[in-house]
Amino acid sequence: MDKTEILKALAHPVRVEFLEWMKEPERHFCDQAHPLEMGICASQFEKRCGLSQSTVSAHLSTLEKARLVKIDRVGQWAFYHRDEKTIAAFLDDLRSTL
Amino acid sequence: MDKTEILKALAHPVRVEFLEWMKEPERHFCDQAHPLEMGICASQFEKRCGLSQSTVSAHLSTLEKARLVKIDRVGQWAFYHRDEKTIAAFLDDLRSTL
DNA sequence: ATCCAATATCGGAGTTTCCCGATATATAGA
DNA sequence: TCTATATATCGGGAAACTCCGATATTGGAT
Repeated sequence: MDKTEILKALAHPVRVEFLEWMKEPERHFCDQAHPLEMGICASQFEKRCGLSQSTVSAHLSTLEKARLVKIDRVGQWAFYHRDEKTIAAFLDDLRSTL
Repeated sequence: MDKTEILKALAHPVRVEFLEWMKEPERHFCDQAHPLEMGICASQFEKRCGLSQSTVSAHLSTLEKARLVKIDRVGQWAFYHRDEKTIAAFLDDLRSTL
């Protein structure tokens, strides 16, 4: 759990927004073809944030490197979901050290 | 309380370190000439982080713009201390939204 | 094999951040 | 007034970040 890397990952509002969207998938991604239990497809974020496909892919990659999300690759899709363990550990650490 | 601005301010380890140091002044700034209750002099950070005076001043300014610290100017000195209200509000917000 | 769809990666332009030394400002003291 | 100290601000170079379109890769379908 690299606190600095996580804080840098959170230093862009789009990435924070992605994490918040993933907290309530049924609310933000109700039109996804695949079941939400599998995670959220990369293209779903693209549709909602107005950024290009490559930019969205880079943001998701940043979140993954910080271990804030996990990826399940199924076929040609990448399903993203929050890594609640890292997020909780980070929040606990921040609360106690900051 | 601008969450994005705060997260950007926290996205540099030196600034996080400054905040953590200020949490325990008697531990980290025991050699300060002025009473610690007044806050921490800018030069105290300079001594401990190995960065130049202007760089330290800029980091402290970033923390202040994000309202994570407050400044008391007395004579030629600037005494910094944590703004616990903003910090607590930020942590609460982060815990509930992230 | 070929085509299409989803995602990742590359290359580059523009912006922001980070750091420094130099200079400005403001106060204190002789 | 002159000097020393503390901090802020300026200017610029280097590095990192952000974004895009183009291209590569991967897997599914025909």
